[in-house]
Amino acid sequence: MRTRRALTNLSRRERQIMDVIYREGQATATEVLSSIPDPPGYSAVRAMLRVLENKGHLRHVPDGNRYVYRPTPPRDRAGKPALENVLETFFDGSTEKAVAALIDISRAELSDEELDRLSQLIDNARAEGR
Amino acid sequence: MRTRRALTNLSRRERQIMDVIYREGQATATEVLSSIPDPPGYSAVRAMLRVLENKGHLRHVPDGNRYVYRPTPPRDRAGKPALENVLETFFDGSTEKAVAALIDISRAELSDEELDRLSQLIDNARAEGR
DNA sequence: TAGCATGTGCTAAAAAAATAGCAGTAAGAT
DNA sequence: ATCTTACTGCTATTTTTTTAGCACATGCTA
Repeated sequence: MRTRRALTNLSRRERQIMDVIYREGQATATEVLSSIPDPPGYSAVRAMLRVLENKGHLRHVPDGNRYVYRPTPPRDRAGKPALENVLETFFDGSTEKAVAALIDISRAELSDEELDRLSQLIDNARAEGR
Repeated sequence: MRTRRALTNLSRRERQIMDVIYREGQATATEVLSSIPDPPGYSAVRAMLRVLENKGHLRHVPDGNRYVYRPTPPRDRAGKPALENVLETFFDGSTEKAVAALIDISRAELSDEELDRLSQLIDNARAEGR
């Protein structure tokens, strides 16, 4: 059956909802509602959660009397393709450009420790590369 | 009067089209058509290009007898928010996690020179940080 | 000139997405 | 027991998206 390019195939609201759920890890209908910019009604959100579940993007677990939704493809599996897409679309597929932008985005908050760890990552890649 | 969260507010097709145009830098209707997965008809594409232009996301320039479309917010201005969104949504806002994923994605293609430049980027950030 | 290929603008229609609102269930408070 | 609150399931309707197709323009070729 389905599941083509999961990410690129979602409608606007569906994408917004998936984003919220990935961001939070999990969420109830009410939580989703309150995290959506320019939000629709409550039942609209519920309806779409159901749709997303039917399409296989979400699953829910009852928690007390409400449902808690989680993404079906776990965060790390979904994150890489998303990142890859941005990389290709906006950065020519250049890791260097993308890393530069990342550093630029978070420059202010980067501690020395974090910078050290970043250097470490690169050194590791170098080591493995040969 | 408009332009709220440009990126998050596009419909599915609109987003696909914007992606293509950012990826290529510019494109004609025909080019867009041929780069869209699971593509619609030609006139559908043209119609949407017109819509996107009305919304202010694109502009066109005549080239011979056809139109070449370019994004209104230039690539670098659009790329950062897109990256930021992925960062928040899938990587907890952690630069480190995101960089790790980036390296992982392109590990195979990373030359020694590129790795050097990456190290350089980080050293620069360190230098500026103090 | 006539015919064809390749464009565009526009409008009407089909299809998909988004939403509202009713009906029902469960639990706690009165 | 009844009321209230906080949910869910579902269907019908509205709105937006997506699409096809006609009409017109331009340039090239026979």
